Amino acid sequence: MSKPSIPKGTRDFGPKEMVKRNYIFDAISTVFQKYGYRSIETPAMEKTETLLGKYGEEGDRLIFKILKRGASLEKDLQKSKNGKKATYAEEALRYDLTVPFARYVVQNQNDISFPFKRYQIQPVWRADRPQKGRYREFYQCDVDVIGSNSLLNEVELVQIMDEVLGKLNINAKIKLNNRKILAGIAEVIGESDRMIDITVALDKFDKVGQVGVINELNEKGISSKAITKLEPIFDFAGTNEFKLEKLEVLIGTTDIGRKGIDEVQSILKNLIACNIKPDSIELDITLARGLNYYTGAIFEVVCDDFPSSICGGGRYDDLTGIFGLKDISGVGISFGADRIYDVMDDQNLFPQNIETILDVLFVNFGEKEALYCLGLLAQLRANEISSELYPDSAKMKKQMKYANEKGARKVVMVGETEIANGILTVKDMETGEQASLTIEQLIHSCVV
RNA sequence: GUGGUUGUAGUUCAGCUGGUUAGAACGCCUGAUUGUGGUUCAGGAGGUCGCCGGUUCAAAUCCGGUCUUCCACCCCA
Repeated sequence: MSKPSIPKGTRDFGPKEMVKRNYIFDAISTVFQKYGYRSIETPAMEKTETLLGKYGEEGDRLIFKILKRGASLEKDLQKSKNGKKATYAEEALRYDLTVPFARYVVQNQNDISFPFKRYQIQPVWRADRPQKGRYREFYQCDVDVIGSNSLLNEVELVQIMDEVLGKLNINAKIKLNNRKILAGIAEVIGESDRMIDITVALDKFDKVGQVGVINELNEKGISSKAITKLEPIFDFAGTNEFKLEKLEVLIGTTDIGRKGIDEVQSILKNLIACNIKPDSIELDITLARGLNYYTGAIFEVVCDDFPSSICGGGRYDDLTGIFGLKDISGVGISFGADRIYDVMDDQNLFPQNIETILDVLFVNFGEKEALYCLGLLAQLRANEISSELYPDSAKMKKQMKYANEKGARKVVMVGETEIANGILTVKDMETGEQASLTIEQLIHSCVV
C-alpha cells in the first residue's frame, strides 16, 4: 500500500477540524483587535542569518534550513566527496513570529509610529520530534507592542490572556515571572554569568523536584556553595504577596533583583484595577523560558492535564538592537493555536453549535427544474440564507442523504407540479414534516 | 539530537508459539422504497498485512534496515 502521505509532524485539517480551528482563530483575533492591535503578515521564509542565534543553541538546531537548489547544489555536492554534506541556501523557515516581527520593525522603522501594536497569526516550523502537543508545523497567534517601556503593556497582555481563556472557556493558570528576578537570584548566589543554566534547571522544578534541580545544577558545574544558597527558593509556596516578601529578603539588595520585584509588584497592582481576579495569575519564580531574548517580565499559560504551555511570552529589551535599531523595547505573547485546539478537544470545550450548517438544499429533478431553482436560490442568498442546489439530477435518495449529512435544515423540492402552482415543497429535516410554501414564506421561516 | 513504541479493509481494531481462500465492527455501494434522509432488513464491493531486504519448504507472524505513529528526554506554542 503506497498511499500518498504528508511529512512527519504535519496535519491535514478537514472541514470538521477547520470549523473548530476557525472558532479559535476568530476568538483570538477578535480580542486582539478589541485591544487595538493591528494585523500583519511576514513571509514563511526568512534569511537564515535573521533567525540564527536568536533562540539559543537548542533553537538553532530546530530551525528548518532550506537546501541550495540546482547548479549550486550540484557544485557543493561534488565538492564534498561522500555527497552527504549538504549546503544550505540563504533562506530558512521561520521558527517563531517574534524575531521576524523585530526584523520587520527595524526594516520599516520609518513608516511605523511607536508604540506599535500588532498581531500576527501564521504558521511556524520547527524541526522537532513530534509528540503530544508538539508539531513541526503549527500556528502561533502573536500579540506584541513595541516601542514602549510602560508596564501597562504587560498588564494589557495579561488582560488579553485572561479574556481569551475566558472566551474559549479554558481553565488555565497564567504564570508570571521576571528575568530580572532570576538575574537577582543568580547574583545573590554568586553565579551571575550562569543565569541561563540556573534558570533552565529551575524551570524543571515542577517536574523533577528539588533533588532533580540540584542534580542538574551539579552536572552543569554550579558550585555546591551556590546551590546551598539557592535552597530558600525551593519552598516558595504561598500567595503572590508572600512570595514577593520572601524575594524582598532574598534579592532585594541587588539592583537587578530590586527592579524585578518592583516590576512584578506594579503589574500585579495594576491588574487589580482591571478586574482580573488575583488568583488567576501566579507569580512563579521557577518559570524561566528558554528563549534567550527575554529581559523582563515572562509569561506562560498552562492547563491541567496538558503537558506543555498553550501560551508564552515576555519582554525583550533589545531584539531590534540585533538588527540595528537600539533602545526599542517590546513585549508580547504567543498563543499556540494547535495546543489550544488539543486542550479544547480533550476537554470537550467546543460549543455544540459551531458546525457551519446549511439552511436550504434544493433537490435537483432535472435541467428544467434546476434552472427554475437558480432564481429561487439567488433570492435566498440575497437574504443571507445559506443554500445550495444539488448539482446533478441524482436519485432522490442520494440527494436526501447528502442533505442529511451536510446538516441541511430544510430540503426544498420543486418539480413539475410545484412549478405549475408556483409553490415549494419544503421538508423540515429535523421534524420530517413537509409543507407547501411560497418563496417568501420560505425566506421568512429561515430568517426567524 | 537520545531512548522507547506503533504500522493489517475508508476508519477503529482482531489475527495464539510462522502452515491452504487474512477476519469483525462501523463506514461505503445496491435493493426493499422508480419524488423523500436520519431507523430497520437483505445483499455487495474494498487489503500484494507501511516499504525494502533476509531466514524458511512456507512469513501479516521471525530477523535487519528504512519511513511513519505515539510517548519520554532535550527544548518549546
